[in-house]
Amino acid sequence: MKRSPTMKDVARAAGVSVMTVSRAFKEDASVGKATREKIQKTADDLGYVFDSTAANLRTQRSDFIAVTIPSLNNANFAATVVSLTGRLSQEGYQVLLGHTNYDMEREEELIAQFLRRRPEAIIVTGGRHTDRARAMLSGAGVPVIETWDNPVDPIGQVVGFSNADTMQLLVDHLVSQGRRRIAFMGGDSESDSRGQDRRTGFLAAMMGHGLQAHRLVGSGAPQEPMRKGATAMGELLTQFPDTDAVICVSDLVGFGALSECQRRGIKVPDQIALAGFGAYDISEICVPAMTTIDPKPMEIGEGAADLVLELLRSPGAVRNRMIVPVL
Amino acid sequence: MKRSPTMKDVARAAGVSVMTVSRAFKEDASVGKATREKIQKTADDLGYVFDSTAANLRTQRSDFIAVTIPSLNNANFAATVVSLTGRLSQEGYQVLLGHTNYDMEREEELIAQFLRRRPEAIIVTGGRHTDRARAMLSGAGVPVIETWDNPVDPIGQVVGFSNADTMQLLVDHLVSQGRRRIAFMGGDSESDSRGQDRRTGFLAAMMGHGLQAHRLVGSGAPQEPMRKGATAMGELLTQFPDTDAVICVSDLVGFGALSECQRRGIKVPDQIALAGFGAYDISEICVPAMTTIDPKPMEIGEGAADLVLELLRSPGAVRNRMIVPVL
DNA sequence: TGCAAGAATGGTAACGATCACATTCAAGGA
DNA sequence: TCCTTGAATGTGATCGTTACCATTCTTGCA
Repeated sequence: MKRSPTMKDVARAAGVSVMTVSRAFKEDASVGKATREKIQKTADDLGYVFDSTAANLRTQRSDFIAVTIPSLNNANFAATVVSLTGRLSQEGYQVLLGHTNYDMEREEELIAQFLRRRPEAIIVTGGRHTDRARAMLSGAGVPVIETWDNPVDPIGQVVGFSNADTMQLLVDHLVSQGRRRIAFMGGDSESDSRGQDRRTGFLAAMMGHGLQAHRLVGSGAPQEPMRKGATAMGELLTQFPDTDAVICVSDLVGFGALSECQRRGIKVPDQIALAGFGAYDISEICVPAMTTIDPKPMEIGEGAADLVLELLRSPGAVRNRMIVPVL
Repeated sequence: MKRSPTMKDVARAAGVSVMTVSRAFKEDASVGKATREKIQKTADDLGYVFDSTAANLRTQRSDFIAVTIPSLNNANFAATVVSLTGRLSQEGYQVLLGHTNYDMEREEELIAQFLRRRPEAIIVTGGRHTDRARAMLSGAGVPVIETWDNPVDPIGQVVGFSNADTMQLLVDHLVSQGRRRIAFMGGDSESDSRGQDRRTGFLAAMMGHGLQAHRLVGSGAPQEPMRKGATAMGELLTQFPDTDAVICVSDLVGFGALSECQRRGIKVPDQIALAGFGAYDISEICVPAMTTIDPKPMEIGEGAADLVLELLRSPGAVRNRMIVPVL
């Protein structure tokens, strides 16, 4: 396999200097029209492909924005990444995406790897990080944005919301519908801090209403939420048969719970009301539709992208962006 | 903001040459134990972060593997990427992921951008590409792998399966259960060639059984499949009320259809049987569970990763890998 | 004791682009 | 006519790392 052609080769073939070739590839550079056209043609003929690596080294700009999310297999994180990528790629940035599998150690590794690529900003899913990860992010010398959460001690900027607070909306809603014996499903997984926050928020909201909040069942790690929701619903029915409403850590867990009710002939919402979190498509389509909270994942993505772009333009700017999830 | 330290700074601070610092960061290089430790410590103190960009330029290896998928918001493509990434990151490669939104033009752009980063291999979702995209891939000088499909005219290697053939399994299954008036939902979207292939496969399979295959309803573009499945089910019931089974282009469309049946009080599977494609979690959890085809997305990812690694070791090897989806 | 062999380290050039600073040349105004 | 001005192009240095080759220092064995 022969070496791929460089600007030097193009320059020689086109009878100009390397610098002129370089300029011919920049939109706004001053190059004669005829010269530029000849260079374009020569480049095409030779099969020349611009080498970003070299350009990045020289210009000290990578055009990379590093992004980490807990899981690729999650429609909401995916939606955030999609809107984020849309905005940033329009501005000429390349998103470097990694997923942590809800593992802080893995996140740390990923961040270390990403930093070696000299990204111009880093967007992580907020919440908790290892000490070393925090240190790396703080010391990176580029904008750091935490999303999907409202961290107690933010590293840089935040585009997110309080997962705990959203539960107030759901509890209020259920209480207004006459439900009192409300259970919470999920939020027990060490690795999903946002789920834990929702559970905490549930407890606080129940307390605010003067209601007992002892009806708690775990649904385990965030993988296979539907299956785990179904299992958890079985446990819930055994442990707390008098439950009249269940708030689930996510719609997917909630759908699993719904399916279990259907299998057992339990009428939803007559006997038990179900609510979820995330406004996944399924919560709207399933029968009956499920009450849920919309965390507006696209807005998180757009907000984070806008914030990055702003920070890259004027590094001083400090502007957090809180998303207000809706019922 | 001050310039971040380089090997030169570390070398000066540690009282050694740059070359020794470079070696200290390579596992297998010959550096004295004490020297290496001192360098590590100095680097940590200075907050030195290795710069891959420079290393990549010098070594002419990027450690990037470019991957494009149609959509991030799809559990199956995501699963492929997850298993792919797992394997490749173990071997020290970085996955450069991009999504095309089922748009060939966007795919072409993405490929062009990726090639500028000098990836060591490219993994795309198979099927159709623009002419320019094909040309870029062929001329890239690195392994090219098409996945999730069985292209008529492959560019490089293939790790996939025939979407059309899988429909034979479903039709056989439904026919063996006594269904004859079988409809197909979806596969009408220009942008989803795999869906089109399934529809084609359905037609062929029906013909093989001597059955009429005129019961076809579209479900539109692959976005919001559940909602579209629900709508399409409504149309199907109006146009072909005697239908006794529906094969849906995906489980998600299928679930939308199921939900519409539930809303209308149609008994599934007594009145109408539903089948999908993709073995999404929902097909197992929903009530009743849905017959589906498992395209084994993780195996596609692993297969593609293994193939890449093999091709990078011995560029001559030609070994396609067909996945056999199961009912 | 002497010397070969290997381990440890250093110096220099290069990877492929761009920046900063010439240089050339044509056009227009005094 | 001469000089200013700006567009078009070229030259050399440089970004941060590693390949290649040279050199120094140990160490072991004849």
